[in-house]
This record gives sequence, C-alpha cells and structure tokens, in this order.
Amino acid sequence: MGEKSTQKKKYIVETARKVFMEKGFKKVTMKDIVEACDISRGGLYLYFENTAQIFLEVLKMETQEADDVFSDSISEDATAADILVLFLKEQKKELLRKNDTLTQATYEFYFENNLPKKDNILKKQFDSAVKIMEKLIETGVENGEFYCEDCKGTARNIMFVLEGLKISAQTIGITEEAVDREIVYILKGLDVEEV
Amino acid sequence: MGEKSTQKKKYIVETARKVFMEKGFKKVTMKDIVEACDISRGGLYLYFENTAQIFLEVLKMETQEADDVFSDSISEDATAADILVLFLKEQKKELLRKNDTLTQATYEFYFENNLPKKDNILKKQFDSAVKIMEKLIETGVENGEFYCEDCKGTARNIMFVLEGLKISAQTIGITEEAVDREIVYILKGLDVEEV
Amino acid sequence: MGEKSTQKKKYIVETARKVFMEKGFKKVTMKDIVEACDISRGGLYLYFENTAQIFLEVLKMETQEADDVFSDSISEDATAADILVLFLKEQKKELLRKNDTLTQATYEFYFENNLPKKDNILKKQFDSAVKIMEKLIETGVENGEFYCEDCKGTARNIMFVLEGLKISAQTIGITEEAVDREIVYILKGLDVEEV
Amino acid sequence: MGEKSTQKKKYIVETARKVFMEKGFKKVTMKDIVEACDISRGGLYLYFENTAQIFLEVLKMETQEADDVFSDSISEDATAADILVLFLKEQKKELLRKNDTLTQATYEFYFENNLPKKDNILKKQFDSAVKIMEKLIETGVENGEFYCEDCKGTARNIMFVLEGLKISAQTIGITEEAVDREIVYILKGLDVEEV
DNA sequence: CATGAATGAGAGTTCATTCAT
DNA sequence: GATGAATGAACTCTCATTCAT
Repeated sequence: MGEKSTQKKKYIVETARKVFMEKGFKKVTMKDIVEACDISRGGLYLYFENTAQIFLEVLKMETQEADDVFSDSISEDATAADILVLFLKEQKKELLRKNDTLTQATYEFYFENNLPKKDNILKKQFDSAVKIMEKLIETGVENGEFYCEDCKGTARNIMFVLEGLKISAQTIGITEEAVDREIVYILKGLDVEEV
Repeated sequence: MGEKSTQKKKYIVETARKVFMEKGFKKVTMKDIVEACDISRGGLYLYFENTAQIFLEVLKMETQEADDVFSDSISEDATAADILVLFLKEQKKELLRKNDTLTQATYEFYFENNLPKKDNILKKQFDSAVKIMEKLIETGVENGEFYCEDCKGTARNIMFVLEGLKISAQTIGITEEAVDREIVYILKGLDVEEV
Repeated sequence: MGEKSTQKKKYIVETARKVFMEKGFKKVTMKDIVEACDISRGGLYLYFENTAQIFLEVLKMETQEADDVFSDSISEDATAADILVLFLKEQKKELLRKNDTLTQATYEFYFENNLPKKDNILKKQFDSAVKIMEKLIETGVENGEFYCEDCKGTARNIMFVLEGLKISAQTIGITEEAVDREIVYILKGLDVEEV
Repeated sequence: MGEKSTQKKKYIVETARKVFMEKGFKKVTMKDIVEACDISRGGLYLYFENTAQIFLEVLKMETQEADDVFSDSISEDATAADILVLFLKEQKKELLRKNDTLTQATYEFYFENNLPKKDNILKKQFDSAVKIMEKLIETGVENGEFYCEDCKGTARNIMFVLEGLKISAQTIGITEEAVDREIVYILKGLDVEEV
C-alpha cells in the first residue's frame, strides 16, 4: 500500500471517528461511513472489511493522541497534587460531554466483540492508567502532599470510580455536582483539601 | 386481555430474558424472540410492539425479584458487617457470571434509547441502592462495626466502584482476584478486617 | 337469522359506512371495521366474509335512503324548473363535501371488483337517474318551462357532466365557482335563466 | 446516476406502466414491479422509493407522449371539425379499451394521495385540454363550421362529459352505442351534422 | 351466537458484499 | 486502485382468516 493509500486510510478513520461519536458503534453501517467519507461502496472495502476493523483503527489513533495530550499537559514544576487535580478536571470535562465522545461507541464495540483478549486496547489503557495513577500517588506521598496507606489499592479504586462515573454518565446520566462530589471524595481520601 | 394472556405475556418476558442474556439487547430481533418462544410472528406483536418494550418488562421483573432476594437474604440477627459482606459477595458472583447476566443488555438498552429520564429504572435502582448502602453504613457506624467520616460519600463511592467493576467485567474482563482486591479495599476503608 | 341478528347486521353496516366515508374502500380492512364496531374479529365474520360484501350492503342502504330523500323533497306544487334547480343544488352540495362522501369509496369499489354486471347498483342508479331527469325535462318542456330538442340526449348529457364533476372533485379538486358555472351552463341549455 | 442508470430507470417505468395498466394503482406492490422487471428487490429501491414515485414517472412519460401524439395527428389542412371529430374518435377508442388503460390507475393514484395540489399532472392535463378545446371551437366558429354562443362553457362542458364517460366506462361499463350517442350530441350542439 | 388469541403469508425496507468496468 | 450498480438475505410489521372455548 503506497503513501497515497495510507493517507486515504487515515482520512477514512478520521471521518469514521466522527460518525462513531454521533451514533455509537452498533448503529453505524458501512453505508454510513461510505456516505460520510463520500467515497464509493467498493472503495471502502479496499481498506476495511467491516466497521469493527475501522473502529479498532479509530481506537489506536485515539490512544496515541491521548498519550500525547497527557504528556504535553504536564509542566515540569507541577506538583503531584496539581497533576492529579488537572487529570480529574479533564475526566470531568469528558464525563459531561455526553454526545461528543467515543465512550459509548467503545463500550458497544467491546460488547459486540466478546472479549478479544489480544489487541484489547481498552484493557491496556486501563492498566496503564492505573500504573500512572499509582506512581503519581506514590510521588505525592513521598513529597508529603498525600496521605495514603495502600497506594496501589487507592489508584485502582480511583480508576474504577471513574469508570463507574463514565458508564453512569452514558446510561442514567450524571450531573456536574455528582461528578464534583466524587472528585472531592477522592481528594479527601488522599488528604488533599482544596480543589 | 384475560388471565391467560397475562400468563403468556409472562412466559414471553421470561423467555426473552434468556435471549437478552445471551445476545445483549441490540442484536436481539423480534424474530429471535418469536423463535425462542416458539410462537408465531404475529402472535408476539399481540403482546409487544418491539424489543424495547419487551426488555423494559424484563427489567421490571428483574427489579422486583432483586428486591425480593435482597429482603429475603437478610436474617434478623445479622450485623451490618454481615449484610455488607453478603451483598458484596452477591455482587462478586454477578460480576464473574459474564454471559449469564442482563448487565450488557441493560447498558445497550440505555445506549440505544438516549436518556428516557422518566421511567429510568436503572437510575431508580442505582439511587435506591445508594440509599440502602448509606443506611447500612450508618447502622454499622452506630453499632461500632464500621469507622467512617462521610457515610453518604462512602456509600456513593462504593456504588460507583461496583458500577466500574461491572462495566469492566463486560468490556475488558476482570479476574476473581481483581474483584476480591476491590472488596477488601472497600471493607478496609470501613475498618472491617475480615472477609 | 333472527331479528337480533338483523339489527346487529344493520349496526355493522351503518358503522362501516362511516369508515368507508373516511378512508375510501380499498384502505379499509376487516380490522378497521371490527374496531369501529367494537365487536370481535370472529363476530364480524359471522355476518360478512369481506369488506366488499359489507360495502355492497352500505350501497343498498344508501340507494334506499337516496330514493326516500328524493321523493320527500319534491313538494306537490313544485314546477319542473324548481325540481331541477333543487336537484342540482343537492348535487353541488355533495360535490363540495369532499371527505364526507361515499363517492370515492364507491369508485374504488367498482375498480376493485371489475364489472360485477349483476347487482351493479351504480349502473341501476345512473340509469334510473337518467330516466327521472328525462321525465323531468319532458314535463318542463310540456309546461313551457324548458326548451329542448332532444330530451333524452340532454338528460344523459347532464348526468355525464355531473359524473365528470364528481370524479374531478375527487381527483383534481373543484371550486364552487366551477360547479356554479356548469350548473348555469346546463340551465341555459334548457333556456332556464335564473338560479 | 449515469446514462446507463437513466436507461434502466426508463426500462423500469415502461415495465411498471404495463403492470399499472393491468392492476390499477393500489393493488400494485414493489414486489410486482420487481418481478415484472426481473430485477432484484433492492435493485428497484436504487431508483424508486415506492410505487407512487414510479407511477408519477409513468404519468410524466404518458403526458409527453400524449402531447406528441396530439400534435402529430393534426395535418396542416385539417378543418376544426376534422380535428374535433378526430379527437373524439381517439377518446372513444380509449374509452372502450377498458383494461388497457391507465385511467383506473390514475384515478386510484389521486384518491390515495389526497390532493397533491402542486405537481397535479392530472389537473394540468385537464386545464390544458379545456384550453385547446376552447381554441378549437373558437376557430370553428370563426370559420363558420360551428355555431356556439359560449365557447368557453361549451369546451368545459365537453371535457366534463368526456370525464364522466371515462369514469363510467371504468365503473358501470359503457357500450359503443352510448359513446356514439354522446359524441353525436356534442357535435349537434355545435351544429355539426355528420360523424 | 360470540369471542379473541393465534397463525402465517406477504409487503416494505435496508444493507453487507460482490463484481464488471 | 476505484466505482457504484446489483444482488439477496434478513427484519419489521400488518392483516385476513381460523378455531377452541
């Protein structure tokens, strides 16, 4: 596949991403993507066999960008508390942005394709997030910013709470206050007072 | 619709429940249910207009049974800690029973029907669970079984963690150890030592 | 079939009549009539096999009533011109009452059942109307009210014009002025000046 | 849609035309047309969404051809009487050709789609026919061929009679003599003696 | 007589997927 | 590589008609 093709593939993935954000995963048909991309039906099949393949590509792209954004956003002289608060604020923004997220599509995708153990990007993301969180907390504890007996446990707990908030936002809906309450609760658990 | 009909309706809902457990919500067609129930195409339409209507009925049934099970399972002389541990064990069982649960179907159902605020059974269930948990913790604190500064916050935190575990179980998968770790973490947070 | 049954049959026909007026003939299903009559599905089949049979009964009823109305409306000392004008006024009213008429249903009915020569009520009605019209014109001519060379031809011509107006009203629509113009034209053809 | 498609669309319309002539409008299903055209179910939907859309196209085609036939059929040195007689003969032929006509389908179509004021081809056709008839009569009067006091009224009257004959032919049936009688009556009204 | 649950045929419609150009 | 017409399987939904009660 030449460079041209690579570019077209990228174009398709980016366009499809918008479609998935709007409609989730299951509702999206190859036809939807063909129309959004304004290419031919057969053309799409040259690059992808089905929507799952396209969505996987979207997820990969997403992960890369997420990493970039994360590392970019941390200034050198930021304290652990600063970073944690920043991270939670980002999560809050995402949580409240209901129809402009890949969250629902991602969940649907993993429902559909029962446990594709290999290439489970979602799992990698979650595990890596837990690790980063753990390190962050440890650093905070060392610096006397946080108090915490079980850093690993706390990191995991925080990540599961966030996951719970995410799915709640998509199903039963969630208010800004509810999110704030949880954030405050998390920070208090680490003996961090102000937000 | 006479008594006979009511019985048949119940039969359909119960049969459909199994189908939803196997396939989730979206994948299920009226045809699937017709075949599972071994009734005629038109016959099903006498009782329900679409899969959403059937699923709602399944959910209602589920909620009732859940309530029954809950109240039944509490013996008179059980301590707050006993009840909490029992509850978490139940949750654990449910979490590990991946393809025998309505969890995925329920999530899919609420994805599909974007935010039906009224009649949102899921929300009612969640809120009611938070309240029960809060009361339980308060009782435990009063009896000196638990230690806890913010009962309400802790109750909410626990429920969100469980929600996070539930969705994780359905998407990235979860091991028994992981569940146990979280349960232990929760109990330690309340100063309860043994499981 | 006892008296009770006869009454029920009449009830069904009268209720079905309203349905046909609203929906025409083809669109009407046995289900529609069952619902309008608020009787059981099977119950309707005890009296009628299909919508055509019901509609025929409606037509018969209609014809009887039409005759009654016609003979009733003619006072003893009315002149031929009076009667003609009265008749045309009635026709006009009917023409402009678009959705409250059996016209469309009747046409549809005869489209559906290609030429049921026997029992063709519509034909009988038309032929009888021509005859009455002919007699009326003859009377008028004898009394010096009308001028007309070919009474039979004129009678037929008038009836076909009315038929043309009727179908036009149902398809392309027709204004009151258009109807008035045709009525005036007819009367002028008979040397009747005022309306 | 390229040239090939246009050709196929034309093929579908022409084939559908025959189906409509046989069955009228309402009875015709997409499946009927699919089978008549010997194409796939989905294939038809590429070109038309429903039978109404196809029928409209048939009507358009028909109108064009009608215009062509009309203008072709008039030789240069024909008198107004010649043309009128020719026209009426054409109408007669059409009237007696019961099951080989779009008349019934057209009426049914306009019944179904209650008064689509814009794009009402039928109305346009009727109005244009009245105008042509009016002009023809005026020409005949000028040339001393016809006698007529109210050309406009007479033109309209003739067209409504023809309309009345048309619907009668489709519903109660009509004999050749009956048609002839009406034609003679019309011509006598214009002082034209022979047919 | 009357009921109404049940059946199943059949219409409409949408898309994944192929393939000749 | 790219196109887009064509296919056909799969689904939804509606009724005429029957039949046990």
